[in-house]
Formats: sequence, C-alpha cells, structure tokens
Amino acid sequence: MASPVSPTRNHAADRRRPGAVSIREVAQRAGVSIATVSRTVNRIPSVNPELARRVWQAIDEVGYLPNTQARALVSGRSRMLGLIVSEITNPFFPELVQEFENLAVAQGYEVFIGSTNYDPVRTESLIRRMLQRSVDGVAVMTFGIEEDLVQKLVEREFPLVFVDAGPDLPNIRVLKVDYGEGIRQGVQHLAALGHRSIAFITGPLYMRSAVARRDAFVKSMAEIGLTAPAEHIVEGTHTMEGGIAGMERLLALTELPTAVMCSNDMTAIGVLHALFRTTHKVPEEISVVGFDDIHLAQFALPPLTTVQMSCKDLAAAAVEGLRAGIEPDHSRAATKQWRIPTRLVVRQSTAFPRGTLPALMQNALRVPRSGGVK
Amino acid sequence: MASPVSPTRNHAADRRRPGAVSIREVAQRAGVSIATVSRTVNRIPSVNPELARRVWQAIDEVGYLPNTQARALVSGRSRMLGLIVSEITNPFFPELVQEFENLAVAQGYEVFIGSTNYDPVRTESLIRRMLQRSVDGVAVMTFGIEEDLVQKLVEREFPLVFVDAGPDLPNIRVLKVDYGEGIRQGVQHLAALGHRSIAFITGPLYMRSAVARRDAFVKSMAEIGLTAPAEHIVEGTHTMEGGIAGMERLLALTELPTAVMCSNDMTAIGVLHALFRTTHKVPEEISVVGFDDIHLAQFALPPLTTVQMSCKDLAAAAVEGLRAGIEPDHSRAATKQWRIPTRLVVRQSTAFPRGTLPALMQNALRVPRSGGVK
DNA sequence: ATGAAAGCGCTAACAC
DNA sequence: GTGTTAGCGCTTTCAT
Repeated sequence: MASPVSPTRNHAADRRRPGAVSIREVAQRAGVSIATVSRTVNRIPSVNPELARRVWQAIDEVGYLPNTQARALVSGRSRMLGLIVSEITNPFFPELVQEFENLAVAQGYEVFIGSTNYDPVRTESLIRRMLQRSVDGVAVMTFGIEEDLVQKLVEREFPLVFVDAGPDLPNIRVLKVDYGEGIRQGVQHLAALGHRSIAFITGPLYMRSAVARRDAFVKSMAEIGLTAPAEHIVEGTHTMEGGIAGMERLLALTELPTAVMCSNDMTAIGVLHALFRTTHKVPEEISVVGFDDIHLAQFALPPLTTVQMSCKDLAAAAVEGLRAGIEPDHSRAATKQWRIPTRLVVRQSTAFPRGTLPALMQNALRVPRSGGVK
Repeated sequence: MASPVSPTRNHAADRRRPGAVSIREVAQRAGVSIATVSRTVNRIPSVNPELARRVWQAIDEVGYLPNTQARALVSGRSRMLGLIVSEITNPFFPELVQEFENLAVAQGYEVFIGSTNYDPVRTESLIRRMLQRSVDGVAVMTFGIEEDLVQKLVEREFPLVFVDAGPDLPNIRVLKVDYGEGIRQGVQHLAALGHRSIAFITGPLYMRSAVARRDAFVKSMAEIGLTAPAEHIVEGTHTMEGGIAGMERLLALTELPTAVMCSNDMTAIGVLHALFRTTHKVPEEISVVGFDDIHLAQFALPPLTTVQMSCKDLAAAAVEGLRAGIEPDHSRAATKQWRIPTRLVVRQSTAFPRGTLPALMQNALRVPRSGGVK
C-alpha cells in the first residue's frame, strides 16, 4: 500500500508525449525540491541566487517548459483570452485578430479565437468551448451582440468586452466607436465636392453597429440640410455580394445618386464591382465612400476613400479592457467605457459630381484618362 | 491532520470564477460517486441507465461543464491542434483557418492559431507556446518551412503536417500540392489564346512553394516550346505590394509581355492595380492570371482568371493527417502523403493578345467597352 | 530560504 | 456496475 517507490509506474505518463519534461526532473537535476523550481520559474525573489542559477541551468539542460494546463488547474486562471468575431473571412477581422493577438501575447496571454458566422448554434457551442477551456475573459467583437450570447456570458460573471453596446454590469466594458464623427466627415467631404444626392448602403440591420452607422448617416445629412429619399438607403450585408446587390438596386432607380456611401469597405468594393460591370466610371460618374479602412481599400480600383476605424485602437482597447477586468490591480480597473476614434481617409473613389463646374474645369486641365481627385 | 471534513477550505477555489461547477457538485446532487459522473459524461456503456439519467439531470441543473484543463492533465492529451500560418492578414489564410477550424471542432478538437509573420523570433515563441499548451499536433501551413522551426518541432516528436515538403519521419505527414498541373493549365490557357510572351511574378523565393510554382511555370512553358527571358520572371512577395512592384519592373521593360502569371492571387490583384494606375487595360492590352482562387478573386476588377487550390481540400487533409498521427487507430494512420489537386478557373482577366486576328474579330463583334472572354 | 504536502478537477486502475 | 483512490504537473500554504 504505502510503498515508498511504487512499483506500479504511473498510468498516464506512458501516454504522454516523449519530449515532455516535468518539474520533477528539473528539481532532481538541480538537487532542489520542486517547490524551489516553481519559485525560481515564477521569479519569487526569496530564492537563493545560487540555487536559482542551478535551477535555470537544469531547466536549460533538460528543455523544461512549464505545463500550462497544470498551472491553470491550480491557479484557477488559464491566461487565455477569448476573442469572438463574426466572420474570420471578412478582411477586417484578421487585421483585428492580428493586433489583438500581438498585444495579448505581449502580456502573457494566449488567444482563443472563434467566429460565430452569424449562426446561433455555432455561437452557443463556441461559448461552451471557451468556458470549458476556462478563458479568463472574452472580447465579443461581432459588432452585433446576439442577445442570448450576452446572456450566457453574463451569467458566468466573467470579464467581458463588447463593442458599441453592452449591459451595464460590473464585469463588463464597452468599446464605443465614434461612428458619428467619421460618417459626418464622409458626408461633408461628399457635400463639399458638390454632391447633393448621396445614397447609403447599410450593413445587416440586426447589427447594432450597422444601425448606428446608418443613423449617423441620416443625422449627418440632416445637419447639412439634406434628406436621402427612402429608396436611397438600401440594406446590405457587409459583404462584397451585398454591395453588388445594393448597387444594383440603386442602379435600377430612375434617379441615380451621384455618390454612394457604404457601411463598410467590403460593401464599397462590391459597389465598385457592380459599377465596373455596368461600365459606370468611378469617380467621374459616381463617387464611392467606404468604412473601416481595411488594408485592401488602398488597392481597390480606384483606391477607396473611406472612414478609418483603427483596428489597432480597437484591439488595444479590447485587451486593456479585458485585463482591467481580470487583473485585480490593473490601473484602469474602474474604466467602463473606451472611446474609439474614427477619421476620414481621402483616396481616389470620390470626385466632383459629373457636370458640375469644378468637374468641367478639372477635365479641361488634365490628361485624358486619369480622373479623380489627387 | 486527517480531518474528514477539512475546516481549511481549499485555497485555489476562492480564486476561481464563481460560475464554475465541479464534478463533485454533480456527484453529490445525483447521489453517486464522481467516478460514475465521469463515466456517464464519457459515455462508458456500463453505467446503469437510471443512474445516468440522474447524472445528466444533475449536470443540467447545475450547468456543469467538464474542465478541459484537468482532463488534459490526466489524459496527457489536450485535444488542441496547432495551426501555424505565415500571415493571418493574407486573405488566403482566413479561408483556410475557417475550414480547418470547422473540421477540427467537428472532431472534438480546439484550434490554436498562430502566425509567424516570417519572423524567426516570433515563430520560436509560437512553438514554445504551443508546446506549453501541449497541443496534440501541429499543422504547419506556412508554405515555406523555416528549417529551425521544423527542427524544434521534430525534436519533440509529435504529430506534424507540412505543406509541400517535410522530413520523412514517422510522425510527419506531408500535403503535396499539385502545382504542376494547375500552372500548366494556366500557361496552356494563355498559349491557347495566342500569348507567346508570358511573364511570371513569383512569391518570395525562400519559400519552397514559391519556388515550386516558378519551376512549374518554367517547365510548362518549355513543354510548349516557349522560354521566358530572365527579365520576364520577377520576384514578388505574395502581397499586393509585391505585385505592384513586380508589374512596375515589367512595365519598365522595352518589350512588354502580353500576359502575366502570378504566384498567388494577391500578387495578381497588385498587378491589376499597377496596370490600372498606368492606364493599361486588362485583358485587352495585357492578360493576368492568379493562383489560389481566394474569394476576393471573383471581385477583382476585372474578375481574375486563376488557378484554384482548394483550401477545403487542404484543410481536410491537414486535419485528417493530424488525426492520423494522433489517434492510434485512425484509418489512415499509415498514409504519409496527401495529394492536393489544383485546377484552372477562367474569368475575365484573360483574353486574346491585342492585335491578333481573334482579338480583332472579337472587337468587331462586340459592344465597345466590355472586353474580355465571357 | 527551503522542503513537505495538500489539493486544483478529472480519469483510470482496482476492489468490491 | 459502482465506489475508492492514486496521481497528472503544478502552486501555495505551513513548518522548519
């Protein structure tokens, strides 16, 4: 029963990967107890420098890597951050994921990424999986909070970050994107060029952020005394396909707008595509403005004028917001809202509307084919 | 000392998230031992159905989720698969990641994604992090094996999947992409249209796959009696920026090629951009062919003719290859190589070269502006 | 400052 | 068929 050196070798060990070295080998090799190894690894100041040296050397020699699972088990913290996006294939998100990951890793966290694909079943399973892997917190960057998702998460009472809107609960932080200012700048840019008939292709309207952008558009138009007729505001899906479909509906109108603003860049790229297919020239015949400023926007044909929402800022705020909720003495533990600025980036998909005086002058002054504002 | 009900409440428990319920609560509530709960959860057939029912009910009532960390610790398997890509922001990868994730999750695995960004330091840390989280296997989908990365991984002797090439070791599986056939079809498509002067913009040549694609191009050209002059093969970076730079070099040549083939779609999109900027028309003046067939390719202006490398196939093979190495009695445990087919997808960026008879006839027959092969 | 030992949540031997 | 228990690798008391 109480055999000091058990003849029955442990069962699980045989199943483990060959390369794996445990804290015990290190302790043995350094001639100390496993507690000392643990302290050394965790940089507890009280360890004798000489012992610490021996421990580090042993670690080096055997190639020891602390087992995170075991650490998590005892500490109750996994040092993993959940990151939920709606669609990883939407180019905005990889950029966000990349920034988020860089920051998280720099702070010693790992990232558990998942995409909902707008599918409640999938989302449900995603949450469950994150809970089982006991992430320390979750950033929900879907830009459209699915209500029951929030519910599940909130119930478990752990640190959460949302974009745009979220319940006002102690563990929850919200990243407020300043859609108003960015959209306003876009509208004013178009108006300044002389556009009066500006259409807007929204995102899917079950998303709060899509609604927020549309509302910002309507408000910005009103501010300068303009009202878009109902048929000039069409619902899209935040995808290229949605942009194409939206533009086609606009094209079917008897009265074409002279400019189209889009709820995101992918939609704008779809619009560009639809316009190309129907041989309408951008920006000579119609101006196009996007939103997000994804990397691809500069490579659109023509390069897209757009409203930048810095995913660097967004990612930074998300990671900080999470840390604020997880680490008891984080400096911004009390901050509940984080403001994300936006700004206009003018490229070549916008110009004076056709037939206006500036456009005519411009045409007279330049070489034939390279239209557009430089 | 041996107090049956310890007055000292366990230390770690206080630190844990409130919502977390352990196997013990379930056992207590169902009036069974924790072993029975474990058996029930793991669907061991021998459990009494009546007890099982009570256990499931208790699980439901308390919202129990088995703790994966603890499971991993005892079983020696984490049910996590590492997935290493070079750049998550390159649109090819999110598509691959998505497929990979879907398949992995369907098999009960979680995915630990990491991108190397072509940075050895970052890569090193990535491997270490994956090892610490004890992933069960790693798929290296960088399309350019960094030698020391392989070394590190191979040392630990765990299941590995590479693309294109990898050491012939027991735990390693290789996904062989059939570049030859795809590139050949692209070249023959161009040649069939009448092109004789075809340039090629490669990927970064430290990548095996980039070299393989270039070699396939040279070989395919030779097969039909064509030889591209050295200045018609320029090195790119598999990015839009690289495509622009490459095309600019081509444009500086006294003798322009009539068609450009690219090592990937992003390069081709860059080429399209450069051509647009310099007011060259695609495909009327110059034809462009890509490689990969990312989703974006259909929305390029004009829609891109390209060689499809199915990331669905790739992802499926990667997951299966990993499972074959991890699960002792997987049906394809012995398979060491997996062939990934490629095929040509003709869209509108390719046409007869300018001035050839077919091109003239075509122009005579069609409405002014919408050139290209339909 | 260091070591012994308890215990994190779970699985798998082993005993009944 | 079910319960008891050792032990996965680690951190953290507690005693020395």
